[in-house]
This record gives sequence, structure tokens and C-alpha cells, in this order.
Amino acid sequence: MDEAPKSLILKGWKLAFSSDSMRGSGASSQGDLTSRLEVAERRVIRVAVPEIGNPELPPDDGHTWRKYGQKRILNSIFPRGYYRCTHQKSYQCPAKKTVQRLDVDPSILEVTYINHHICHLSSTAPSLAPPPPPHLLPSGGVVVNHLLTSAASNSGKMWLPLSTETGEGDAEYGVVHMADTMFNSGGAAGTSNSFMDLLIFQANAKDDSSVIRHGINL
DNA sequence: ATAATTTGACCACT
DNA sequence: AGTGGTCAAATTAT
Repeated sequence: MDEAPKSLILKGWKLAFSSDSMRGSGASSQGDLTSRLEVAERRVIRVAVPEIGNPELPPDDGHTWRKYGQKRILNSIFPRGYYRCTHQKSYQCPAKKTVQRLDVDPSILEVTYINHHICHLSSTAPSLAPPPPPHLLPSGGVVVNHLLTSAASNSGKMWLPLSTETGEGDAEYGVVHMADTMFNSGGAAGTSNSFMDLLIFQANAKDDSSVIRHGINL
């Protein structure tokens, strides 16, 4: 029902990136399933929702997502959206992502990325996806990319720390650069790698010419 | 017509 | 039993 141009919404996005692998919830307690079968790591990114457009519209990370479900979570007044890589059908991209609005901060969207993208391999998309930059790093990856491809030359980027309102495990973090990541599968049992690199990426919309959108229509 | 989104129900795990 | 997650069918949008 809404047909708001996504391209415009991307302007002025603030991204808070926190990488964190392995959580204590669920499987880690028993240490059974955490063997190595499910290496699904989850990265939690916080983004400020734009004042315009759908507040639940997640930022473009350079990949197309297909919503496959929405569920209401206890504790949250807002429902959680489940997205999957559109290429999963064509490329089997295991990448998934969930978008949840913080009840405490409706202006913040908590996007949880699960798994990495494996698309980009086949160049079936010649003129599609001009965004080269967005690439997750080799492991540990930082999925945070900027849609400002053409604006790469733009120097209006600012990295600053974003809030910590929850004051939970997300204690204060210093600004960092891209996560380095060293997690790997398996070994981690017991390894305390609760590190979280947080970085905020503010896209300056100085360059309107930046093509943030990639062909979505078919 | 195709593809994506929507909503509900089902399933799995805790 | 409850919650969270996924699938499936229907609907809507492109």
C-alpha cells in the first residue's frame, strides 16, 4: 500500500554496527548444538529510522531482501520482521535478517543479520548491483556498506558513536573502525569474545546524484 | 504474469 | 506450554 521511494529514504542513515558472535541464549547453555553445524552468526546493527517513509523500512545494505514473515514478540510492542535474501532461491544465499523496532526507542531499528551472503558469485547481474563496495569482509564481516557507491568520493562521511540507551550488555563502546573479526566456526566454545565493535556510519546526503537504488523491479 | 508482501498456522526448541 | 521462527496460501504491487 505504500509506495514510498526507497531511494530517498536512504539519505541520512545512521548505522550502528555491533558485531557479536555467539550468544548465550539458546544453544550455548547446553553446549550441545553449538558444535559446528550451526555457525549462524548474528550481527546486530542498530539504525535510526528515518522520519519519513515507513519506520520499519530497513536500510539497504546492498542486498535485496524478501520478507517472509512477521511475528509479534513478547516484550516488544512492535512486531519483528523476518527477511531473507531474495537470492536464496537462485543462489541459496543463507543470509537472513530480522528487523525489530525498539520499544524503548521507536526511532531505532534493531536489525539482526544472520549468516553471510554468498551471492555476487555468478555475475548473472551484469548491470545489476553496481554496488561493489558492499562486501562483507571475509569472516567476521562487516556487512555495513554504503550505498553511496558513486558517492564514494564524497567525503561527507562521519563515524560517530551512537547511543547506548539500553545500558545493557551494550555498554559504552568506543568508536572503532570496521570490525576485524576473528571468529570462526567452531572453536569458540567458552571463548569470551563478547566484543562488539560499534561504528556509526552517517551517510551524508550531500550528493543526491548517488545512486542508492539498484534495480529492484523486474 | 511475475514477484513480493501479507497474514495465519505449523513446527521446533526451550 | 510458550515463544520464536519458518512455511504456505492468498493478496497486492510492479
